[in-house]
Amino acid sequence: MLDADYFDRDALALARDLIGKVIRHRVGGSWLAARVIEAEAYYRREKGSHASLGRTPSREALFMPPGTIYMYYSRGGDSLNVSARGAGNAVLIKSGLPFTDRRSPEKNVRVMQANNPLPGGRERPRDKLCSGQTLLCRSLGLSVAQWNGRPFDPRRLLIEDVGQRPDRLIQARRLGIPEGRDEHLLYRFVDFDLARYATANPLTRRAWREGIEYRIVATGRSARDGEQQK
DNA sequence: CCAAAGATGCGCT
DNA sequence: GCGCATCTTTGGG
Repeated sequence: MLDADYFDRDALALARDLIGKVIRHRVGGSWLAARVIEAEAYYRREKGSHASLGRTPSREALFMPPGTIYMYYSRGGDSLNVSARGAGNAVLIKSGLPFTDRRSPEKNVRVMQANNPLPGGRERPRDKLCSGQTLLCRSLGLSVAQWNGRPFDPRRLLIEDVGQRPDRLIQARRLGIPEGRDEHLLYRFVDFDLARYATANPLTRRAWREGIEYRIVATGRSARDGEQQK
């Protein structure tokens, strides 16, 4: 499991590095799991972040040590974040894909489907179970009440490196940031090959121009993150 | 009160 | 597959 030292790094670098990692949550003896395919960085110093709105009890987790879970409720669902280096900085987990292995067998996906049915009560398609920040939390059974302000716990909730690495990433604007709130910052990362399962794919949005609203970055040696136009 | 780091269904192409 | 209206429910001004 990734420990507090792992999370003690710059939020943008952390958001990028989390793509491909696996979140596991144990619910009644079953480890529900999802591979992260999309994440966003938020800094206290910019206006898109919750931390920039001020330090309140419900946002306290953002100011706690790196690796602290920050969950909040908005628009009908809970969202999962992890604090990063620097008080008020964090990464939002935006979407994932159900992940299976020996520890999280296929039958656990059916638990996730039971957790997160379509509004009509029918089964949600497997690949859409975690295609959104609140959908991911619902499928994995993660709630504000249970996890906000707490650290990861190897017995119940953890993030793990299973050796999966994206070949390429889309680095794009964050979603849902109103105009004037630093919406131009390219603080969102999506696994290029799995982008069709993410929240919204800039490659399918014709109004999004490469080099402005998004860019393609190779992982590995040439993957210079971070600084882009202000 | 109401905006908020969303999700969905519907009508159109 | 897209854009847009409409539903969501709570924390905080």
